[in-house]
Amino acid sequence: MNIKNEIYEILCEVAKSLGLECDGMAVAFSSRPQMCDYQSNFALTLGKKLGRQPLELAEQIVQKIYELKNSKVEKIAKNAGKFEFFAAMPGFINIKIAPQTLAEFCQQTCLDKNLGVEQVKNPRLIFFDYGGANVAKELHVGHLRSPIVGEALKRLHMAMGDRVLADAHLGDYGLQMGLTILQLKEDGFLDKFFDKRKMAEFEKLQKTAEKCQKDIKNCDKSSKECENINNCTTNEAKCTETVEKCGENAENCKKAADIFDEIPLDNVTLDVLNDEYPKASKRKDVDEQFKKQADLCTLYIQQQKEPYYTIYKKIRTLSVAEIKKNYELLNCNFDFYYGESDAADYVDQTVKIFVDKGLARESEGALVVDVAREGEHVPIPKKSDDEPQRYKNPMPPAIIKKRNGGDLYATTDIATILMRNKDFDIDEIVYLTDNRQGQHFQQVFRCCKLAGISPEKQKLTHIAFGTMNGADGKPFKTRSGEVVRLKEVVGLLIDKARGKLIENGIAQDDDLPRKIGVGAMKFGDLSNTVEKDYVFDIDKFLSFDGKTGPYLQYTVARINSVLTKAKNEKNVQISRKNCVFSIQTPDERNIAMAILKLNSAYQVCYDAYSLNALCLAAFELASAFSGFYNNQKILSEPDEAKRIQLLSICFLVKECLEKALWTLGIDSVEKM
RNA sequence: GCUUCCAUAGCUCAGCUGGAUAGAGCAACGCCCUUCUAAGGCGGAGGUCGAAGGUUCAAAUCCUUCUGGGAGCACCA
Repeated sequence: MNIKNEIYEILCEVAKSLGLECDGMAVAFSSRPQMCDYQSNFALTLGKKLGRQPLELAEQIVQKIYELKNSKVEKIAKNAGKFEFFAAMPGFINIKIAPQTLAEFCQQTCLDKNLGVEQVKNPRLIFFDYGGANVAKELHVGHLRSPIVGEALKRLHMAMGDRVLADAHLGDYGLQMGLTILQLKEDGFLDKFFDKRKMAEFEKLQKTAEKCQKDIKNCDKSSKECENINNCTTNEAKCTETVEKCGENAENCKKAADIFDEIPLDNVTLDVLNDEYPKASKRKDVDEQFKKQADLCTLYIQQQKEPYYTIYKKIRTLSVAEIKKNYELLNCNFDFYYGESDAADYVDQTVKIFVDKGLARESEGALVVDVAREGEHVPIPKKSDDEPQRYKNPMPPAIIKKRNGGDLYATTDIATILMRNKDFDIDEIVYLTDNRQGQHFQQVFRCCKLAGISPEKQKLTHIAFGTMNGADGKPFKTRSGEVVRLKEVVGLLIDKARGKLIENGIAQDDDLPRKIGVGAMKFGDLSNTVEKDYVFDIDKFLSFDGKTGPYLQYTVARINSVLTKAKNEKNVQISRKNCVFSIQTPDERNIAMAILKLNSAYQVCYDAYSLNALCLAAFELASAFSGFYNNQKILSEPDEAKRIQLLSICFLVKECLEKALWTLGIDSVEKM
């Protein structure tokens, strides 16, 4: 049942019968809930156009509705009885929903497998990219937003019927890796790898390997010939021999890198990485020589030169395991833990596309793509005659190849899109990073569209969220040294939740404090508008009072408690199938309206790539329920039929809240 | 300098394509646990929506200018 549409149709039919257009007409939730449930501005906008008094027009429309109620106009005859219409100053048409209509709405919502959340008409495949987590350093509070917002957006799309894929898209390919490895090398952590004897041994094997590579190419050729049945029957013995030799050679080729692979990286722990990267990062700003070496080191990794490449892979493995663990704490799951490096195989191909299409040009030794569009280079009006003419700056060109031949962030991002489009038929790719990367993504998107790497119909979206700032108003940065680790924050939240549970005498399973603590943090984050910066306030996160995640979880827990007691003490078990609704009291109305608003919040959030409307609507439903719960004795209600109606409301609220919590990526809890 | 974002209650923030008396939460004050979980409920108090113009029946919302602040501006990611 789409109440808003039904109201709209009635008003529109009436308007037509009066010879008026429906353009620009809107039906919205009332800003005066005591007065009415919905409001329409139709008479206000139209009054202007027609040069008529809005209030008078509103009254005429309302009168007409009641006239047409018993007429043949089907849409009105069918639905008008569900609502009460009245005109109000300065020309609003106000609508109140009949109690019976609300009860029917609840009934239908309860029976619907999507709980009344409207599904998208044409489901799409959405690919989420959570750029940001960096392999060289541990996750800190600044890394929280992308998984929190991303997971919730992903689930929102799922709740609305889209298919989704998510890639953690780890930062594992750039300068930070070169810096880290160089620093580790200088500090003696990698002596075993750069041992002279090992290096000599490797070089020897490398030469053999090079020969092998050639052989393998020949082998491939032979193998293909072997596949031809005719050849094989005549030359079977020879073919088998060739294939065997090929296998042997392939083994030999691998062995060169094995020399390094066998060396354990046991002295390099996460703590070491946490020290080494910031150290190197600071140093590169003051030590030019060091920066040059780091660039070279980065290039070596990208060229898969040993032992850099093997060391890099080992660091990556170590780090990915840790990142995974952290994300799992936050209920964030990915279909892929790919990184920038996974697109490495597509980089050359990508660059070639730009070169072949004549889109790339050389500039100061680097390869760049002009992404500025026509009309972006316009003169700025002079304020005085002697002022030199200035121009608005168009978007600067994107660099896809460094002077030294290395790849950049843009290169791998474009190559990644190429890779994804080969693997999947994606309707939209959504990037989640902070807004400091806005220009980068605009450049990448334009590059992809120019080169046809992203099909025209494919939507590329950058969700540029605000940075999480410290008390000083500055973003949390690894470079600044002052880092609050993600793990520490989550730890504090868990401890706080555990304390509260003990205080309340609730027996807890191991995961309960985490669910509550993380729920508080997530709700705190998602209640903010996505694109704005917000202050990371540890006390705010730790607060479980008021408009918070735990408040919603608590509401669910209270309902669970009532439903369990109903089952045990009254032998009544409410399910979707045996719900019965009656919406009479103001508290009950508030709940029904809150569910109506919650369901429309899904669409609002879907359109806006934001979650705060859903947070707010879920909170308001919980709040409406708390009011009801406080005023209404449920289990002690003597009339059994009435009791079932009350329990049905409890059940529906619980279902709706759990769905909203799930969408936000927050766990519901049985007790707390 | 250019690009872009922001400014709403003491604090943290909502406010959708202009609409009726600008809303929450926190903090502070006053009530409500012999009755289903008080991490709760109810009640007041708190505002020249950064400033000034403009558009109109109507502006926190749209336009212009100004003030204050954040971020980004080619080989970092």
